[in-house]
Amino acid sequence: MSRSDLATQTGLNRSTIRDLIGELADLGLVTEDRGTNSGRGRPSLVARPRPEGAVVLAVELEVDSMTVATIGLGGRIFERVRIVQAPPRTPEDVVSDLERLGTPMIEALPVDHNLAGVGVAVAGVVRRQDGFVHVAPNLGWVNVPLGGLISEAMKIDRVMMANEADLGALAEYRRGAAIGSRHLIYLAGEVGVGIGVINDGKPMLGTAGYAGEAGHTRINPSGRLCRCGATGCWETEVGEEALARLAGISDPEMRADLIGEVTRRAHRGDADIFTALKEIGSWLGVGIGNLINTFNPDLVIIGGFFNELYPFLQEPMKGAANDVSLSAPWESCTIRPSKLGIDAHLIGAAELVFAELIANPSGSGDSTETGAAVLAGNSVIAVSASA
Amino acid sequence: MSRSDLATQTGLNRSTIRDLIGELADLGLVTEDRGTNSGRGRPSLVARPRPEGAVVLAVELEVDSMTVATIGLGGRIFERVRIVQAPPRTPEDVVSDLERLGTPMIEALPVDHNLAGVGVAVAGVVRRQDGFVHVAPNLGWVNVPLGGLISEAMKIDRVMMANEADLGALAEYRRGAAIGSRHLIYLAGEVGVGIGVINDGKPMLGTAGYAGEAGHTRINPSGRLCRCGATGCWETEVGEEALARLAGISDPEMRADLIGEVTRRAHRGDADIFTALKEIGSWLGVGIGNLINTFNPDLVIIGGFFNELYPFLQEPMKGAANDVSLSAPWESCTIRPSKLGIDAHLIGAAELVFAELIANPSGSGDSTETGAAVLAGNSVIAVSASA
DNA sequence: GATTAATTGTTCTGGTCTGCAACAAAATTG
DNA sequence: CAATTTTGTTGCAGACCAGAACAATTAATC
Repeated sequence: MSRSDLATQTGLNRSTIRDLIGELADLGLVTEDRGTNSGRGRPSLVARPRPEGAVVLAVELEVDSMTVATIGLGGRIFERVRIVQAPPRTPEDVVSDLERLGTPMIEALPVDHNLAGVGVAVAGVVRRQDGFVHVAPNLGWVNVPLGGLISEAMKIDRVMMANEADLGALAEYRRGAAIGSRHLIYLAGEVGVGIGVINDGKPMLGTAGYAGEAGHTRINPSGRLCRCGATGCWETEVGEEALARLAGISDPEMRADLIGEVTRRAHRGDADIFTALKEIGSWLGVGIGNLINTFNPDLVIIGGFFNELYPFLQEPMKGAANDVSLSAPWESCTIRPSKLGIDAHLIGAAELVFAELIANPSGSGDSTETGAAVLAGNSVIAVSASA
Repeated sequence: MSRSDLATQTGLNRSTIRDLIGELADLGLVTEDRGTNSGRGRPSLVARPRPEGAVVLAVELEVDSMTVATIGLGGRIFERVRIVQAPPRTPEDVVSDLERLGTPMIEALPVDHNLAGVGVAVAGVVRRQDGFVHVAPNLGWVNVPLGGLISEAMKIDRVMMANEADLGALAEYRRGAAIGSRHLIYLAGEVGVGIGVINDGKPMLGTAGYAGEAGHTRINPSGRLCRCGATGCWETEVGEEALARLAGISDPEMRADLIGEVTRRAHRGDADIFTALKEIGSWLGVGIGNLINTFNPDLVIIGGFFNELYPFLQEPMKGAANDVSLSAPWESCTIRPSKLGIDAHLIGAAELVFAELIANPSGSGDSTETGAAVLAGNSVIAVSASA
């Protein structure tokens, strides 16, 4: 939460801040009230994001499930629904499911809400602005204009999309465990493993958006064959399949709830599970140590199923990461579990749309509005929302 | 070389460009002449950097040698001298050597020159602005205020310093094989191995400047003990020591000119050398493939001694990199040898000072001058100099 | 309780940066 | 030589933002 003066610590002048906040207030994106104030002097106004001011229909697409939520500015989740569907699913399946789930959720929003758009998190390589899916290996999709399909079906103009790891990083950076950090790595682990990197406060996407495919760095030349065709990839050592194999869980029913089953066994004190988790954690740490050496982040956020198993993975992971990384980068880095947990990717998808909205608040390209972009760039919105 | 209109392709207006170029011309940093012009219409003025307008005393500090050069704006090398000194060398040794070599070089410059400062390339972790050396493992230095010592001894205010790999990246980006690229990795290999990364046109330094220590990523868990204390680091597989070991070169004299000796043997067709180089190249490729997956660069520049041996390393390196990297990032990436070769780090050291100079052309913090900063940010200087 | 000090919102002014449009200059084309 | 094309030059206007002065509102002090 930020009184307008603390907002001045963006380096901008009080008078400038006033204009910008006023502009955003006119658009219904923020509200100002007198906060509970202590200390002398005229009490400052506190600007808070108005969740109804901008709502995003956020979608997370996973191999065998889809999660849909309505998320308001500031990270407020109005409603969330998850459905499980057996793969393979076509783009048409996804669009019709989204229409079926999303429409009533939008109708259930407060009457004075303002729908900002749709944000989608996908494990794959996508074009952000319009949601063109280049490759989504887990879904078996190639070159699918999913954004266009959604936009057409739901009659919503702004449909944006990004890689789930990048969105996890964005979400934790704006609303989660990484607020205040400027150089962070978010580790997303489900079936595959990927990272989202924020470098100097900005997402690192690479030349074509493929950056962060760290799951396929070769970490163990004498390792197993990866589904990517290479040998010894990080994700073959630490991904869900490695966990299932090491834990000896092959029964399809148990496999369907792998993390739950592993957690239960671990809580029972199953020795084999601890061995398996130690192995996973240790390889996890090697990869993280490599990343710490390479990126020198101040923060590594552990997301995905690694987050759910964090208490069991923590020790071997940190041990191995410490072994691998040089002392200087290691000492300037903290490893911390995700704060947003399973909502991270959804919240990131919403933030993606919010960022676009705030960069261009009133329709298209009024240069009058660039002040608000500055404001967003300096993350006053995020700051003011962090309370 | 850029006529002012082509400079407009920085997105700025002709009138704006005019002002900025004029400002830089007043400062003596650029000259304008009518270039040889074809095509109809009024002939455009061509802005070229004026080398004498800003000269940097560039220094490269290596384990057993020091190179000093005077480099003018635009990358012109006026003079270059390299001396070989047996380690260990103290900061005082370095400063007195620099004074001895640098002073006559500065005196030999054109009378109308303008000395912009000193730029130093070091294998280690340093603070850029003032050249404080946190750690320089190869020199055995810890917490040495080298910048201050140089500044004091030579009576030069602006002394800047950076990691040699970061400077190699900067140099190739501005004046070498990476002009036009926005996401590149420069691989520096001597005794140690490090990378310099430019992400979206800006250097990636990490939270404390340690980013790029890729030489100490664990790439082979069953590998050898590294001098960093860990096992299986990339640089134990591909660094100079690995080369000497694999090539069976232990004789101290031959070892002193390792690269020359290896090159001679390779040209003789020595089969053992080819085996060694294939091994090095292959491990080199694994590491590069990992980096391509992680960063999705559009360019990887091979520098250091890998550049000198590039013809022999190229094939196994590219083969392994292709094996390791996913098809999408691999296909959007080119691997190319350094263009600046042994001058890369020196030119980078000069560019470091130029960048500071252009960001703040006339002394300290006249906001009137921020236009020139924009110009530099858009690398018009670099563009205009690329001819 | 009145005064003083401190802090912040508000308003106005002015400066800087930069794009736009109109015009002038200098080349090529026919 | 006229028409066309391209580019340099100039003046103007608008956006952005800082600074100063003032008003508002609270806490501290006597």
